[in-house]
Amino acid sequence: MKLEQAIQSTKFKNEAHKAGLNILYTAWWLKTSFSQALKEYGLTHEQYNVLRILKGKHPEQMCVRDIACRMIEKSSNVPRIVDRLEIKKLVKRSVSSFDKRETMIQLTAAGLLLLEVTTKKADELFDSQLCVTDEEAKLLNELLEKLRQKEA
Amino acid sequence: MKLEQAIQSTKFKNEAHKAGLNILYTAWWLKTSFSQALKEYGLTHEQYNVLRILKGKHPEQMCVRDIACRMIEKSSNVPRIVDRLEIKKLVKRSVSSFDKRETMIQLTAAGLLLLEVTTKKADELFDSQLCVTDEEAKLLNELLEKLRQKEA
DNA sequence: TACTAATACATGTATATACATCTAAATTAA
DNA sequence: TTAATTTAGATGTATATACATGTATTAGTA
Repeated sequence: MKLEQAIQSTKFKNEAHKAGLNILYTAWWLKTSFSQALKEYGLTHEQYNVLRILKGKHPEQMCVRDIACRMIEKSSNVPRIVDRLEIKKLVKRSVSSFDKRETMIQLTAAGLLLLEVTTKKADELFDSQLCVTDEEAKLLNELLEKLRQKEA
Repeated sequence: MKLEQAIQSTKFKNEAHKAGLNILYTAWWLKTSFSQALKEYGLTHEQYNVLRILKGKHPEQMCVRDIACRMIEKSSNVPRIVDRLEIKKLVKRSVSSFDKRETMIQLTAAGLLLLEVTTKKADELFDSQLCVTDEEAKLLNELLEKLRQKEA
């Protein structure tokens, strides 16, 4: 669907402005389809993201700060997301022995299992929903990184 | 900044998968800089979006449903955003005379004035932050719309 | 006309975002 | 070694997201 239809708007200040809105709209669409797919497993996409990050170090633990700096949305409140995962017994918390200020998080067996199932679903979704060739995706990545070049 | 640095992750399933994450990250970055710029005016980017939509019809009124279908994030709870704008006297509500179920929303003079100031700021931000040429932006728009072609 | 269904939007709930504040622990400086 | 600063993360608040439910009004049907 064209952006014009999606947000019922036809005039944009310029192409770059339109691209900004197009990125925001595409991100919303992606997040929505993704959340939809995770719903039957009782996970939100942020919870899934945290589980994925933990998997990267599994069976080692990670502290909250290390998880936070790997999140897509940097302003995510990781302690609170971990609260919800802990209630569902998908992760466990423990105090770091190196630095008692740090809380170490680790996937449980249940968390690892759920992650494997949902990762399969998530990957299938991405493969089937994102209609771009490998070259197009590469180009898209380059354009997005160029667009962000003034990033603080 | 490369996506790899931004989310401290180097291996992606494929280029399309990476593009998905890149879009999500870029959208977060955009939203954040945008919200930052609006902050000194006490507006959130959703509130700004509603004001902009209302401007499109001003001085006519719009019903909640018409605003909702123009929102970038379709799951936005428009009545609640309008609540906050109404408290700040930036819009006013009235019951439609055609259909008493409909709530009509209209910009106030204060809302229109604030919108003019913030629009200038927002446009400057987009122009200065989005580092793409007109051709690149056009290409980006085409790629995003191709990527979304399986949209429901 | 009365009954049913659909529509518009308000409202409730759980989670998340964005950001400020608080507490404990570690680091640095006096 | 104490005092001041920084850091980690828990917690509080306002707003938003995502979705379910409630209420009034309109439209459609028997």
